[in-house]
Order: sequence, then structure tokens, then C-alpha cells
Amino acid sequence: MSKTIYDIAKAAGVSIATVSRVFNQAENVKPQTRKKVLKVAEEMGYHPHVYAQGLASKKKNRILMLAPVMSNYFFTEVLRGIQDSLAEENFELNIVNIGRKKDAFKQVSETLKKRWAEGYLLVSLHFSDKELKTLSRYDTPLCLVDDFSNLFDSVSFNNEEGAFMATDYFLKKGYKRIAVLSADATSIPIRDRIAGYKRALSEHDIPFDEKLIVVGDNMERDGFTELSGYQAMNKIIAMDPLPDAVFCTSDTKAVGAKKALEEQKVHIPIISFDNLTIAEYIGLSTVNQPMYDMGFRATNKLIQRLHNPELRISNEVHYPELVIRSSSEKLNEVIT
Amino acid sequence: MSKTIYDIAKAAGVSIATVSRVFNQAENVKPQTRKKVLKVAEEMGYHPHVYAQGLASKKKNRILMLAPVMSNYFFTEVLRGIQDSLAEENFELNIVNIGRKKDAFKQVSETLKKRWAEGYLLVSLHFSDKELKTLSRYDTPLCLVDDFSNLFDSVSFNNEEGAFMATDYFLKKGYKRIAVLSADATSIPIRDRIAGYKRALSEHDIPFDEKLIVVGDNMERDGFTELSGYQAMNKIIAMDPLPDAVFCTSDTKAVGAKKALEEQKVHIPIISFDNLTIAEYIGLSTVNQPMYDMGFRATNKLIQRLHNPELRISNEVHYPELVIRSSSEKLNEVIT
DNA sequence: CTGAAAGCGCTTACAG
DNA sequence: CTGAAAGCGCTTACAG
Repeated sequence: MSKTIYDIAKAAGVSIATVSRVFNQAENVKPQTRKKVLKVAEEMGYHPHVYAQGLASKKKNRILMLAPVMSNYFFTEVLRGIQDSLAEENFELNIVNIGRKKDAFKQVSETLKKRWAEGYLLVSLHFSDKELKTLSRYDTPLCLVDDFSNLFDSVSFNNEEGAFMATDYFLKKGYKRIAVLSADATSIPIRDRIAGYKRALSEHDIPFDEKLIVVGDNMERDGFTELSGYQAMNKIIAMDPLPDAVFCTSDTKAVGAKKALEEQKVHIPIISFDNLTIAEYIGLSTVNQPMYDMGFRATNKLIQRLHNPELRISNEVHYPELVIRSSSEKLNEVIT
Repeated sequence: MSKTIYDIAKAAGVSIATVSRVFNQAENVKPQTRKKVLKVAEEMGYHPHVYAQGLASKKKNRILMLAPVMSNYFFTEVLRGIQDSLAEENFELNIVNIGRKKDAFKQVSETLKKRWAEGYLLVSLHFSDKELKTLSRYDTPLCLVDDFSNLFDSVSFNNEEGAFMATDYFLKKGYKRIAVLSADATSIPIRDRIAGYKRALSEHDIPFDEKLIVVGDNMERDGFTELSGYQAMNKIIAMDPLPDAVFCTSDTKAVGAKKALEEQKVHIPIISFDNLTIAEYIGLSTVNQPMYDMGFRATNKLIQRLHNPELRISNEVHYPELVIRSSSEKLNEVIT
């Protein structure tokens, strides 16, 4: 059915080696010959079979991005950075979605083992040291995005500092009781953000009160959903006395939280986390994560390692930035 | 460096055929032998090379989804449907992002030619009849999602009817001047939605007024962005007299539009399009597109065709549903 | 500039 | 239940 290099060689009256050279941009082919091969190939609808090429050449010119795609905007922004960084390079990008958290490690390790690509980008995937050590044994070029390890190159984000900045902002305004609209406490980003929250409290000599850490009931996507934010905010609104302010652990959750506040006609200053595009449009104060940059930089790192496998492992940590809009301010400040 | 089937065969004291059988779940291997091979493979960190497997077996067990990933939520929902549909099947899914619109066709055709997978899902990619005819010559199993053609299986959505329903809703309330917050007029979804809008007008004997079709200045992503919605709504607010209502062509645009309305303290009833998760949380009336179902159904279709290539081409069209929340209602109705 | 030939790492009838 | 061997569709020294 589909043509092979032999069909083209025969039809063009050359050897398969010559056809191969034409398709591999080799310089040493007589222009006449090249033209003829190209013409025949076009007519017969020929295109090299990537599997055979990969096998024979041991090159794939392919990078695989492994990510929990469902995490939406975050993923999209990182992807933009990756693609822009790849634009100049002779690499193609494939994406494999890593599904429900449970067997994420298995999904990733199985994919790596298959040697689809020469380099891998692991985005927002958090594994234990033991798991990462297992991965490192595959000895394949790999860069972590939004996670940190000294076994691999990584481009991560200082979650702890981001949470500190948000909490510190409120504390400096004189607020004492600051609730955290949290998510799955065992997840790495939450762990780090809670740590930053605690550090800010301690710097201001405010005792930590566990009851102020509030989680929604829905735990889909580790609780990083609108619904979970909505549920958690309703719990906060039911507290007596009301907290002075809320540090919300993601913009997505904040969308749900805002709905709860509006329904109950309550106003509590709120700062969240991520700075998704939507944050600007709903007046959300938030901690900016440079997702695009992280994707871009990680891809650069990976490609450098591809060119030079002996490079020392390098870890890059991006710094947060607090973006203040209306949601963190008092109601009268908002209205004016 | 990395082990081959020969290494394992030698270490286990069997032939490579036997190793191959073990890894292909063939039944006819003595349990003892299987155990031994598996043990050796585990120790040596062996895994079959997919490229070699694909080449030798002519099977890939792989489906490729081609989509403009940047379109965010829509893509995510469709992907969820695809993955759920694939869960029971012995297929893996890879995703290739199709970048800026300009050379989308080239990107797609190049990817198809490489024969990565045995089946392809083309999501939200709109090509001309001529282009689709070219693709059909590759003679590869392919299902269109969110597009229609009689050359391929497809699962699409009735955009025209959706726009009709939204417009009709306003007209039945007695509104006469209904603006359209539009996007790139040459894009297929916009073309169909404008058609539905016009049909509703004509059924109510309202003349079409071109000035009521308003577009933002920013044309990124064909104008389906918050920014573009914000810009367009500001233009609408500047109109004199103000339109009675606005049909907005996407939820994303509606987020920007709402910001403009709030800033200018103007209220105009608005219905948008998509029913993204966020719509529920910001009280947006909108036309629901069953994105999850479309992804799910399209994947089923594709797999059926893989099993039976002689199947007649089938086109499935999903029907819209109007979801009324607060944004389409009068201000006093909203407040109560 | 071009061709013959070995090899990439597998699968799969075929034979036993 | 197992092995020897041909073949999948390419690339790439090597020789000319």
C-alpha cells in the first residue's frame, strides 16, 4: 500500500541510498538527481517512515512533554514557552498527558522506557526522591519543570516565598487572622505554600492556628478546582469571627471563592496564586508565576544537555512577584 | 549502552524470539521461562524499543491528537472525553500542538505523512475542501472533532443553531437591537454563529444591521481572547443608543466583556457561547457545547474504523443547549 | 556524486 | 513450548 524507499528508488532509477540522501538534506547529491527523486516522491506520495528512520539513524529529533494536561492554564502557558524555545531548533514536540495522580509515576516511567524521544520535559509532576532515583537510572536527558531535584536539571518556582509575600502583605496591613484556602495538604505546592505562610506569621509573632487552614470537600485535581474553592470559602464564611483576610492557593480556586463571597454578600480581602490571564479580568490580587519563562528556560536547558550530555546538573529557581489588584483591598477602597 | 533483546536473550539463555513472546503477552511460553526472562529483563532494565517494534510489527497502538492546544478549556474538555474513551482500549495517546493558524495545514499534513500513529483525531482544525481532499489521499484513519466534512468521520457541533437559540431568547423577550460580540469573521465557527444570529433576526422580522457586529482590535487566537472581548464591549458601550442585549461568541471573550461592563458601570444582558467551567462561577448565561461527549464519541468512531476500515463515513452533529444564568437577565432580576 | 551492503532492534510465520 | 531466519524501511560508513 504505502510506498517505501525502494519504490521511489526504482521509479527514479537510482539506489535507495540516493533517495535517503535527498530526504536527509545531504549536500552531496547532483541537483539533477535530487530534482528527479523529489519529483517521483511527490508523484507517488512518498514520505520516509519515521519509525524506520529513528531505528536506523538512532536519532529522533523529538522531545516529549509529560504533564497533567488537565491543570489547564498553567500547562498552556508553559507549553507556549516550550514551543517558542523550540521554534529555532530542529526538534518536534509531542505531549503525553499524565492522568489521575495515582499511577503517575508508572505512566511516566513506562513512557520513558519506550525511548520515544531523546529528551523529556516533566511538567508539574512531583515524585519522591526514591522515584526520581529510579528515573535517573534510565539515564535519559530530562528536565523538571515546576519541581526540584538535584538528580536532574530543573526549572522551578519558589512557592514558599510566594506564599510568604502574600501573607506578609496582609500582616503589614495589620490583619492578624489570616485564613488559608488550601488544597490537598500532601501535595508539594501546598506543602511549600503553607510553609511560606507559617514563616510570615512567625516573623510577625502571630501564632499559627490550624483551624485557619481550610480545605474544600471536593478533592479532584488535588483540590485545585473552582468547586473546591467555592466549598472552602463557604466554610470560611461560616467561621465566627470571620478571618481578616484569606490567602487562596490558586486562581482557579479563587474563582469559586469569589462566587461564595458574592452569594453570601460578604467581603474578605483575598490574595491568590498563579496570575492566570483571568485574574486580571476579575480583579484578583495574586502571586505571579512566570510560567511561560519557565517553559522556555527548561527547554533551553534540555537542548543544551542534548548537545552536551556531560553538563553539570543545573537547577534554576524562579522568583514570585506579588500583583495587587482589587480583591485584596477593603470594600470601600474597591468601590472608589 | 541501552540493552537490546539480544542482551536479554543471552543472559536468560533463550532465543530472542522467546524474549519477544514474553513481552508481547503471547500465551505460549512456559511459565518458568517467562519468569526467568522477566527477571533478567528487570535486572538489566530492558524495555522493547518502540520504533523497532512498530517497524517490525507494523502496529503502533497509538492515536495522535492534533489540536491548537492554546484554545484552552475547549481542548481540555475534549481531551478528557478522549482519554476516558481510550481507557478501555489498548491505545496510547500522543498530542501534537498545531501552532499559529497560518501553516496549520502544512503542520497537519506533515505529521500525518510521518505515520506516527494508526489513527488521528483532528480537533478544532478547519480546512478547506481542497485541503481535506489532499488529506484524504493519505488514506489514513482520521476523525474530525468540531468540524464537518463528508470525506471523513466527524463529530461536530451545530454552531448555527446555538447562535440562533441565544438570539431567539433575547428576541422573545422583546429586545430588538442585539449586538454580536464577534471574532475573526473568516473563521468557521464565527461564520456559522453569525448565520444563526441572522436566521433568528429574520424569523422575527428584524432587519440585519451590520454595525451591530462588533469585533475587538486584538486578533490573537482569531479574537477568542479576554482582551478582544474587553475591547469589543467597550466599543459597544460607546454606541448610541446602547444595544438592548449582546450575543457574545465565546465565554473567554465574555470574561473580558464583563470587565468592561463593570468598569463602565453599564448593564447589558449578555449570552455567550461554550459553557466553560468558569461560566457557572461568574453567572454567565451561555450556549452549552458538549465538549467532553464530542471527544468521547469521536474516539469511539476512530477506533471502530481502525477495527473495520470499510465502515461507511459517518457524521455526528451535537446539539446545543441554552443555559440561562444571571448575565442575560435585567439588573433588578439579577439583584433579587 | 552514487551504489552495495551491513545493521538498527524488533516480530512472526515456519519448522520442530 | 522454542529457535533460526527473513523481513520491517530506513541510514551510513565504505568503496569507487
